[in-house]
Amino acid sequence: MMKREVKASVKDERLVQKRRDQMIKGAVQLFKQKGFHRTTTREIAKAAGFSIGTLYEYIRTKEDVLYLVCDSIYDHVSERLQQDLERKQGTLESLRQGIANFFHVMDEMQAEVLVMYQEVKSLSKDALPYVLKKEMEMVGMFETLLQKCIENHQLSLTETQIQIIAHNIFVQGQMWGFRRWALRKLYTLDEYIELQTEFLLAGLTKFQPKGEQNE
Amino acid sequence: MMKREVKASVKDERLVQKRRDQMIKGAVQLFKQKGFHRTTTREIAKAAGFSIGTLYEYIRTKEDVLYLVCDSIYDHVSERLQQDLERKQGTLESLRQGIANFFHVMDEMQAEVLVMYQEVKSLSKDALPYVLKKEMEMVGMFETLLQKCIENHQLSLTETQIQIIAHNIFVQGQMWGFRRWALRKLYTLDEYIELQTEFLLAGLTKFQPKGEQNE
Amino acid sequence: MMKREVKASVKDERLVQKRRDQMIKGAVQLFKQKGFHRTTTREIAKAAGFSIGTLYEYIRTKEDVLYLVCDSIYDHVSERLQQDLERKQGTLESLRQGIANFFHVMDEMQAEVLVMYQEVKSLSKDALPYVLKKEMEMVGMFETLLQKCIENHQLSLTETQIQIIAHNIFVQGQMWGFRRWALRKLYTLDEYIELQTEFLLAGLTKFQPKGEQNE
Amino acid sequence: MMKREVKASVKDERLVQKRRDQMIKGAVQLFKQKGFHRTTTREIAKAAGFSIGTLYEYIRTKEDVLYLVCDSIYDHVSERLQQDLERKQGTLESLRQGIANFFHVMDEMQAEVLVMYQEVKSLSKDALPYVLKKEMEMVGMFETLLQKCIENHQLSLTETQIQIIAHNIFVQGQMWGFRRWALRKLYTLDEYIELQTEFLLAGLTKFQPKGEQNE
DNA sequence: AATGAATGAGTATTCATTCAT
DNA sequence: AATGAATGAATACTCATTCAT
Repeated sequence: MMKREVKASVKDERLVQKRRDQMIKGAVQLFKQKGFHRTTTREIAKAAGFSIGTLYEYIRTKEDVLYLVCDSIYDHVSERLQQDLERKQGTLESLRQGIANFFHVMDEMQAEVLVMYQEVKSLSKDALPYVLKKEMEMVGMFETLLQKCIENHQLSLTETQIQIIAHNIFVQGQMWGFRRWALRKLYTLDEYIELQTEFLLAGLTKFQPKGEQNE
Repeated sequence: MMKREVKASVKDERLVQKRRDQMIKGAVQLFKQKGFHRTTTREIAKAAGFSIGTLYEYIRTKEDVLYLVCDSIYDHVSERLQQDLERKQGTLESLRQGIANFFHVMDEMQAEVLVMYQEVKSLSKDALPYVLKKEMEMVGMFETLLQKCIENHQLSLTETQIQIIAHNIFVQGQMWGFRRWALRKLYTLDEYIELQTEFLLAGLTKFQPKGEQNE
Repeated sequence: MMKREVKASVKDERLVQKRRDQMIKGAVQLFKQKGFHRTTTREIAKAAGFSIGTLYEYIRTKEDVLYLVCDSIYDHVSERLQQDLERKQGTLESLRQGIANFFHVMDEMQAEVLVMYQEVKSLSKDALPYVLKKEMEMVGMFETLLQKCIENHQLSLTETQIQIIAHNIFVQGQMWGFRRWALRKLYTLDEYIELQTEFLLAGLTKFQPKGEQNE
Repeated sequence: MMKREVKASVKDERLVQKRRDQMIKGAVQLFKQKGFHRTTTREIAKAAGFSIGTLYEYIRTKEDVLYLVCDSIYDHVSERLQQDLERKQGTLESLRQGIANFFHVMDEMQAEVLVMYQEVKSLSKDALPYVLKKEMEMVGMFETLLQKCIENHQLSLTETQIQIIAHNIFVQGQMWGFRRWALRKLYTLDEYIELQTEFLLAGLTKFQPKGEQNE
């Protein structure tokens, strides 16, 4: 997908990438602790390992940092999920794996994802669409996963059902990230994955019009 | 539940309540539009219909306003849900009704709920627990609803299953509020409720160890 | 003339006037020494005797201070000149007096006038017209003075001649303010006034179409 | 006149001159539009066609650019005026020509002259005298022109009168540049020249102690 | 000689909070 | 109880200047 351009004064593309990586890394840590608004640009520069002047050689406004952070988080998550899509597919087992994988990513990147969800609103009307589009793409990955199962006659679902289930998987993954504080008292991550997957598949197969559900 | 005390200089309790209601009403509108951080205390005072000096007669810090707003939103939602709990219960039909009702509330209060979720992090370590507790209470309502069904032999679930399902219902409700921008393109609210409930009940009844699922 | 409004947060008009007077007084001193651009808003606030926060209760931007300063200078000069217009008129003697008076004002307010001329360019497109209009008004005063002499048959000039002479008087007055560094080495203020007036009247009377010039 | 030295790191004198010419050309354009303070060194470098690093090989500080610009403007104007001095002289006609010529130069270089007058104050105490000296030289040219007329018995003036008239010519020329916004509404440049010259000569000849004025 | 990345002091402006009236 | 003027710490962003390559 075409990215929103964040203008840098520095020309050397490789350097821009390097400095921005430093910047994002530092910013995520800070945003986790204090949120976007309570983090100052000087803190970001310092955490990134360079001066405030240098920071502004690579961005135009503080909001650019937020956009860069959001963009990078999505890229990380997407990349991880993409791998699942490329493996053996169309089996309920691969669906289970995909879900489990996603939940694990959400657990690992909990802080980042939390940051993103609480700060996207601070993105300008300009940057927001790019971020939302990315999110749709991720939901799309689960739709594809389900589609493959249908093509492989493991499931039988309408288009509408596919969409809502993909959404649900996505949201339940985020839920672990968001509400870990509550859920952890009840389950470990693996128990949570087990339960959610089981419940999901229970519903899924129950959805099916006719008899031959597997298992 | 015992509320966290927000200190006021003014003694007249009735007046305090009245002024705070004005304050919350104004603040919610502003937070919806610009978020907590971009809203100034002067704007809040103005929207509430009094001066900045007066505002500070009823709160200690800006964050108090946020707490008051969050608290008030929960109260509204809770109140609405409470009504369902008091009606005829223990039937799957009443569960359906409870879910539908919750989703409708989430739709109506979408902006408020969104505000709350994006700003809770800004609450001090002091206020946060009170808000999270409220949230647990709301999940608890769905647990109760499910419990009633079990007692009434309409469902058969383990404690663990009850908890996760209550969480799921709660999160799916919020999901409509949060992700309405995406979901609306696919479904109306009623279609969404219908789909989610059907899917939920499908899974729910499939969960049941043995035969006699109703319907 | 209708003034350009400079918005203040403070309502009490009397207080606004008082604070702005303090502000202008301080700012003029600073602008004299270091110019508009090299003067910081904090310095202006300090020189005015209040805090930076208070400064911004009475203006919107730094440029507002410059506008206020320019406006105030014109008001001072205009007021002084206005007095001449109201005295006995229509004689060459009153014209001489008016010129002398203006040159004296320019000498006294040399610093202020210098400030104004070197900084007007920094005024936004918004404020500039108001300042230029004031200047035209001042030139207009000399036109009136000349007109009176004509009506009184002391002079005989075309409209075009009136205009250019009024301009010349005005500019020669400013010239003393601007170029005092050079002129002072040659003449005292009174000598300068004497010379310029004599030369002016020499030309003026020479302009006259017919014979009987005075002297 | 000995120029104030502006230190360059580069040794090749020819190159220094070339680069500085580029620099001045670019800077004048920028100063016209935005003034000295609002123009950045990067913009100057870019307008000159080289990098910020290179800029600083040819100057020490930003103020050096301003000095160079002022110096160059004076050189241009002086050069143009010098030509008049070398032609047939001592006649009132040549004086008229000299004035007209100067006014035309002021019209053509209006922007540059305006820049200079509004920014000289920004020159350090170090550079200012050099610029003021140049100005005195230009006034001196008119004194010479008048002197020639006296030697040629076309005029009869005291030293003091010569000085003030030279000043007046100079200032009236600048006046056209400075106040063109107002004067243009009343006269074309040629009308203005005609009027001012006529008026000047009227006064001039009136100054004369006794009879034999020409024309 | 030329480049342009790095620096950080400097600046206008905002805004939560206080307090005298 | 209500007001709103005063405060000043805090903060995003700029830009002249340096220096390693």
